[in-house]
Amino acid sequence: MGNMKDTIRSIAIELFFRKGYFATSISEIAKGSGIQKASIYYHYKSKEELLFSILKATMDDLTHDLKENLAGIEDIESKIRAAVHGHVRFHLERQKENFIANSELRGLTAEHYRVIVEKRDEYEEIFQGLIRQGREQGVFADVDVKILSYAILTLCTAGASWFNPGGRLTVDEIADIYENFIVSGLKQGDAPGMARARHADQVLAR
Amino acid sequence: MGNMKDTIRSIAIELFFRKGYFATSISEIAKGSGIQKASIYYHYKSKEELLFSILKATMDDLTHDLKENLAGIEDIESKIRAAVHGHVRFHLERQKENFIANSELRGLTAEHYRVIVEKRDEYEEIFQGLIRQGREQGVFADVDVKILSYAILTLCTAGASWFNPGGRLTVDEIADIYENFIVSGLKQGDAPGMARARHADQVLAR
DNA sequence: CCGATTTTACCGACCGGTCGTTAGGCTTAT
DNA sequence: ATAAGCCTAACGACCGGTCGGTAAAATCGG
Repeated sequence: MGNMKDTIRSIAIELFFRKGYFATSISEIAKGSGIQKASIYYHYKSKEELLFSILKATMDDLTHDLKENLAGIEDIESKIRAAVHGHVRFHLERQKENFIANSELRGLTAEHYRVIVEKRDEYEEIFQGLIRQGREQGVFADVDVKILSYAILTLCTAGASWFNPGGRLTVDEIADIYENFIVSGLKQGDAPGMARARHADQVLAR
Repeated sequence: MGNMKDTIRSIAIELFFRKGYFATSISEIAKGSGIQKASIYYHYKSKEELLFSILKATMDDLTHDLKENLAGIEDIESKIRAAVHGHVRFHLERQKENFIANSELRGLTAEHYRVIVEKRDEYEEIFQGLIRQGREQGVFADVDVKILSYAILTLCTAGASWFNPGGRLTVDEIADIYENFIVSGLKQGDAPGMARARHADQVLAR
């Protein structure tokens, strides 16, 4: 913790995670950092800029990691598995930043919001491309790419809100569970079996 | 909109959804309701109580719906399908309230927070019971009940954050997609195929 | 190497504004 | 007359942000 700018940053991450962006005051961040609140403004020009710098770095690292994880992998199922595994890993290992990134976008100015959403879209498109490819190659069933990519990303991301480091399962074990769950979901066909038809009747009869 | 208490409530839901609880002021809610902000306090004794009443009603309705949806269904796969379908439906149809229920728990006092979390836990346990039953009956694979129940619930819930009423797909179409995705995920075995093993090697080699 | 100057990193005091909430009074329908 | 339903006015607390200033460190000219 040599430099104060990083200290402020990590205290802010901790507080934004625990109490939320709007419920966290500059003076709390200052108190946690061991300085006066005016001194925060030497390092960051506003509270919103502090939030933005956290979100921006998180999104950049996320996309960078994904590209790195995919490099050198050939077949599409392995690619999807690598992408999912890495996504889960990243979100569990950097739990707090990711939680903030998924819940505090409303704290951003219009321009900063646009920047973050662009980065998120870029990331999502890589994912959607993988699913589309898998579908075209016949590895995955004829699934709805958009809906399922949202589903998969949210699914993995959600880990960040309940994951307990040092709990029953390790990061890689959880990532494995998700990986299998998702791949088998992608491989399924759309043929509704008996059970499903029976259920539909029951629901419609209400 | 005969009565003012309900008007205030629905305006609050709209604003909490669009701007967040902390970023919404009492005077905005008052302005939207066409009264002065002091008049809000004739109907609700505090801003937090207004939030709590929204969340409480939402959770109560959710659990009530689930029990109703499960009544009379016998086999476990149909039960899970009904539960998932109903969960998605509820979250898409009452999108705003559910979004608030999933993002603004931090605005509650300690006691109110406890009440809502208890209701959520009760709901989750019904879901986990269904998965456990399906596993014991051999209908589902030997999956991790806790992790997958969290996964399933978050997955369906997430719809509330991106769903666009009047968009490409109807509520029931989306619910069907999720239903199939989840059931096939639950039925999968844990045997890693070739692709998965190959991928694991690549990741571990880094 | 030394003195002068600039830059870095911080502080205490304060500002304008907004917030949730309360007190008390005025209508209107019963 | 009574109470419901709403109003105006004001409160104290706190917020993000700015100001002028300061001590120490770094930089630079001779």
